[in-house]
Amino acid sequence: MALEQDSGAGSLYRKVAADLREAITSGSFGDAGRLPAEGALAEQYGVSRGTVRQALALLRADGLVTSRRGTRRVVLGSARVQSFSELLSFTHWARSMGEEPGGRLESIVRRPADAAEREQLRLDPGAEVYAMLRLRTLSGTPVMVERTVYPPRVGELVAQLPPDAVSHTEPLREHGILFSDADHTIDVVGANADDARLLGCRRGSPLLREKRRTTDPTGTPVEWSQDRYLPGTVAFSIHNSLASSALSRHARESD
Amino acid sequence: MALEQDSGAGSLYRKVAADLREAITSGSFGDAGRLPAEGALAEQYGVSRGTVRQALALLRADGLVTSRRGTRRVVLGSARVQSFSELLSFTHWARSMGEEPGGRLESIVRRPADAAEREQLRLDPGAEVYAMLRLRTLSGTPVMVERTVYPPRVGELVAQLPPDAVSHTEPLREHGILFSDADHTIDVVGANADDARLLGCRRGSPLLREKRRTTDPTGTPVEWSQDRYLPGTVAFSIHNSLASSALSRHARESD
DNA sequence: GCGGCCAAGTTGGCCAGCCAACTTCCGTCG
DNA sequence: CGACGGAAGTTGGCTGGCCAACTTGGCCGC
Repeated sequence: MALEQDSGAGSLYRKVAADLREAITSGSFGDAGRLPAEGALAEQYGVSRGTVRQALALLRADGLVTSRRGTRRVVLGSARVQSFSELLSFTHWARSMGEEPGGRLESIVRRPADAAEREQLRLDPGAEVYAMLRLRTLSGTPVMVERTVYPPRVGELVAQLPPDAVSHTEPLREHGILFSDADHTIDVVGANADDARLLGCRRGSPLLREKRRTTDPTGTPVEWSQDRYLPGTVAFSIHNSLASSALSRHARESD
Repeated sequence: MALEQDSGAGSLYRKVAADLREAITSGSFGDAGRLPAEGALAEQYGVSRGTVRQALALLRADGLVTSRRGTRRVVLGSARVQSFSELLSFTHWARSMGEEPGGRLESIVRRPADAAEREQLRLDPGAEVYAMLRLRTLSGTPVMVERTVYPPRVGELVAQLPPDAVSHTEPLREHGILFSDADHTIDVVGANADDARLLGCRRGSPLLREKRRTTDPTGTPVEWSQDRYLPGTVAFSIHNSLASSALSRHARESD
């Protein structure tokens, strides 16, 4: 079995993981859902067993395979999204569903940060931030109101983007703003006047809210965002195990 | 530096991780939040660098430390809950907040499984299930309606529990029912008549819904549950990174 | 003083091997 | 025919080592 040269992201174990993920979702391993032994995989791929185990740990975290000492690993689910990038990027998520993402910038202003924003973004007193308000659409219909606060370093770049730019995370990545970690909080909140106007719902009607703080690899916050979704447009999905967890966002299924 | 003999869960790297987690949250490493080098930690604990790296991977997944090639690891946050057990067990979660969990069993019946239940629990046509309806309280006030469907093997055990049993997961664990993986879906739903009656809200008022399917280490489903929370009582919190993710549930903060 | 270059330090990644714990299966014995 | 026991297979865990990629800071030259 040969490795695709473009699969994975450089490191060997990621390539092996990507290849196994592909093999699993395409329905190989018809052997009652049993994976080959780690040693066998190592030989097939021409790598050490440790590398195979690194790859399998990724699949394990995504809930694709089980792992129990003494038995071969068992294939569980089959399809799970690339959780991290899809979770952060509305654009990426929408496209993976075959929907056409859109965005309408309502406003972006530079202003002094309030106490909560300073704490979230770890800014010094007196620091300023860029505050953005944006309506996001799927194939033309409004589904979400996004309120994002950026530290100046990032906000300056965002403010220079064209108002009709669909994706913000992609140009930011090209400017060296890397997203590495995110903390999310999900709850319900009533629509305020702005939400109601933009989303076309009544004031006070329930919205699914996701609050998110994202940091770069050094732990420096790069954005603090509050997204409010119309009910029925989105659901958040999490797989977690004794080992680790993976979060994803997907279209709400029909109950 | 010596390892606590009771910290961790058997394996060496878990002990190291537990010890480091303790050291981080207690505020050691005052050195501008810099962790010692992996090699130094390996020497301190008397283990190999690979074991230290396994331990640090756990902390990395929880968002406690960064990791960037070329630089020492940086301490990020300080406190994050033990996500898996707290997420699954209402009882465990409530107690960790200092609240007194309660449960009132409304009904538990054995009946034929419908198509959706058979698929979720991977049961054969004609199989039966145990369907449970339970109201859960925090310090006496109703906060959540729990609807759980068990396969017969598990349901028989649940049905024998006393109606006022606070925790179900703990006695199940003692009977050899192990929880290893869970898939969660979070969205908003309107209260139906039962929800409204039990929670004391109006019909149609929004509830935060968590659907959950839990499996044991072999991948066999052991429960399928639908929990509906009153708004404002709970929020779901997730940390995810390029490597992996950790989900937790917590009391909703004051906006 | 400033800029560039180089070396040391650090993490990412990979390998080969070893043993323990556990599961499964088969053959044997009662 | 069933129960028991042991061997083989498999994953969990740990070691020690090696090199590459990257960051940082200091030294040197200009």
